[in-house]
Amino acid sequence: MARPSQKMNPESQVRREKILDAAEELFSFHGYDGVTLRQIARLAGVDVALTSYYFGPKSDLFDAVLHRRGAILNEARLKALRSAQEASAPNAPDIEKVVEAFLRPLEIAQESEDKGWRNYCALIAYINNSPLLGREKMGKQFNALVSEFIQVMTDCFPSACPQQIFMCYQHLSGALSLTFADTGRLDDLSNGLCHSHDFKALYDHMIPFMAAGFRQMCQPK
Amino acid sequence: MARPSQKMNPESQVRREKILDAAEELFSFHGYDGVTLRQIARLAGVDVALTSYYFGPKSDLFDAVLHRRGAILNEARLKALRSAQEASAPNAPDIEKVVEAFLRPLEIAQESEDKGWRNYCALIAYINNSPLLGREKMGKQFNALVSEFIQVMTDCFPSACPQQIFMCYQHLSGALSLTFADTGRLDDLSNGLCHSHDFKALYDHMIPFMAAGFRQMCQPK
DNA sequence: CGAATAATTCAACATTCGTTGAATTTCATC
DNA sequence: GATGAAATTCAACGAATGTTGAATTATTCG
Repeated sequence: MARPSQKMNPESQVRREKILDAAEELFSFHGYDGVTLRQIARLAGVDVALTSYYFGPKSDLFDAVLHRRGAILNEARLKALRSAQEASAPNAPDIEKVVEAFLRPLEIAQESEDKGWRNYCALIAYINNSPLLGREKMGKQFNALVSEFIQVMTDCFPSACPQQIFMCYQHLSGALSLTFADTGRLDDLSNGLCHSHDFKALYDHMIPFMAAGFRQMCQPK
Repeated sequence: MARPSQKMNPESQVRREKILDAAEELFSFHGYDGVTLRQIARLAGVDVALTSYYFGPKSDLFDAVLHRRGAILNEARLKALRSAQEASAPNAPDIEKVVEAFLRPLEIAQESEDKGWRNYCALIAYINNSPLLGREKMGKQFNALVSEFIQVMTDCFPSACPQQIFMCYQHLSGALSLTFADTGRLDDLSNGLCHSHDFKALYDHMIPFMAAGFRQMCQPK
């Protein structure tokens, strides 16, 4: 019933990660309620009881999945933001550079060889669009980072009214989520011309697309 | 076990709709697996067995929820598209008008007094971002309509390469989904300055925002 | 009214769920 | 090699799941 987190048998540490990987994959496809602890344990190759032993109740396992990569991403994205700021100091950076700092670390994650990143991102898409989970889980994990970005975006458009910035960000966040989800729907609609797993193409497209939207709504005419 | 659809007792017809309303509301909040038939029956005020009697298995009830309002929306949006085309004939309409025809019927639905429309839209957001359901369910319900829109968008930018149009549409679809979801997260990020249930403000913002994105990516410089 | 059909209720089914306490094995340290 | 703690397995719990067949009530129609 204990829940060790440090000083673990290295083989146990591996098992812990396998449980997180399995949970991440299954949750991202079927949502929280669509997955059973027994499915997770089977995919991870461990006994069911081990999931409770390491992570406690199912809800805590879910949160552990979110936190594992969320912390890493927040650090990378904040670093990218600071770099963009420094590159243009003392002026505010171009909005393209800010959007790029916001998005590019995510592209890198999704293009990574570790397929877990793609599952994690799909899970974020599911949560961000959930009326039940979106507000709380996204807030806890990303509010600090997002507020930093919105502050810099505000610096880019000193005369814009704040509501414009917030709504622009909302649209950016929504488009990003659908890229995260990677449902294959883009493949169908385009008859195979585009692919929802071609992350590089989608991010390359999203950055100038979103920057133009920001300018349209926040730039004095 | 029969599943009547016409020639029903009018009171039974009411009960049928109540089941659909309850299912719509609960599915939109908790997803497909997060809802039990017993919860739906309780909220609808009917016996559990009635859900199976009218709709068959749970998965068919889910599909019935999707189809009920989907058919209505498709008709309204196609009509709006044709109006935009006629208003500018023989030229292609402005991209703003096309985006507006795509979105405005949804705003009307979400602002409707029938709260069921908001639940339905939130359900669509959930499905659109689901790696499991997005491709099939969204395709079956909306592919015909979306293809019409993309055709007209292509007419707006005769020299654009098709991939640009498809990716622009994908971003529009993603942003729209997050507006559908109405999670309240926008309220938090903006410290109460904006509200995710202020649909009019969000659609008014989204239309020029997206139009600018389309122009940026599809318009010859 | 009476017979046939539709609508609804009731009870139960086999499964599966998350969780836990006890039993067992593994491992590090003396 | 014995001792104690950590790690893992096993078995089982009560509760809840979707679905169905039989029983009951309501409605329609001759």
